[in-house]
Amino acid sequence: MKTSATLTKNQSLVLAQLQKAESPLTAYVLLDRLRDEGFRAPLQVYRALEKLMESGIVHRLESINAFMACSHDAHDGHAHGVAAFAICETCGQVDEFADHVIDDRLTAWTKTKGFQPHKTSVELRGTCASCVAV
Amino acid sequence: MKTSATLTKNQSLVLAQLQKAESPLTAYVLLDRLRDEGFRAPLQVYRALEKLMESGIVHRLESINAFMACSHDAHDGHAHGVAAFAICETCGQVDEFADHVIDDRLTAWTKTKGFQPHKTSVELRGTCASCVAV
DNA sequence: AATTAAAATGTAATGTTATTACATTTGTTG
DNA sequence: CAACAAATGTAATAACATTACATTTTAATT
Repeated sequence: MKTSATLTKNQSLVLAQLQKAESPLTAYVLLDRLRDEGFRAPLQVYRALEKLMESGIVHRLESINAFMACSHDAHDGHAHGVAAFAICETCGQVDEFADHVIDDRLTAWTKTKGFQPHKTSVELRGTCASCVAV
Repeated sequence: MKTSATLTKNQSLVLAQLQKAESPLTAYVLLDRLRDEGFRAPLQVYRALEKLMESGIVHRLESINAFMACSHDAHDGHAHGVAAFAICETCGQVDEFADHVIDDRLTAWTKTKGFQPHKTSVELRGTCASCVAV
């Protein structure tokens, strides 16, 4: 995990948007929301996201092509294990959690198989408790 | 899990391509490979894939936007638990496996939280043993 | 302060993945 | 065979992401 350096202007702008959003945002929604800040092209968003993800400050949700700020405290350098995401398809909210047992099982599998993981994703799409109730 | 019905022509064609492929294929690669069979538009591929995925015969790899035939035996109706995929970014090969402990942990989490999962994905991207060796 | 190398940024164009809309055909059931 | 449901064909467009290239900013060094 790369230790967090100071963020550049574009990175800060993108992160701020993600942090104040209630749900993950797509790159193009981020672009729209940053027009007033001078953003003009997708690449400005994608480049910022890339750096933020390297630092572990931002997660990409593969199954919905969207991005969200890491919900864990910053003091640990975002150095938790594999993050799992429960994505509500109704309200869009995401619950980020870490399960060390899952982590251990995946690590055991990779060790056994000699597979060197580079990026791991665990994503549940479904309906959250609040939305089930409605 | 829906029990497998007879496949339509397009579904059979798409499945056949996936089964003889060594790696997952994107929808557009499938389209190209099925031109000779009369395929003309992406939708023909996407519609077939949708049905095949409903039956659990085909998996979608979220992290690489590609599709592969389920590597498990057909006799169980593809009714295993959550499938995990180890995707080699070098050679493209994918190892599909099921880990009931991971399954149990995810189920426990969803029960506790009242989250109703609809689709779950566990994907590892990295380098497989053969490619690490090279 | 000037030099310079690395990082970040701006912009346009293009590539890739997926869906909407609508017309037609095929298959199944009463 | 009538009527409905499922599957198919086709075109257009939407949504997501990258390549290429020019320019500016930043930070380190002299």
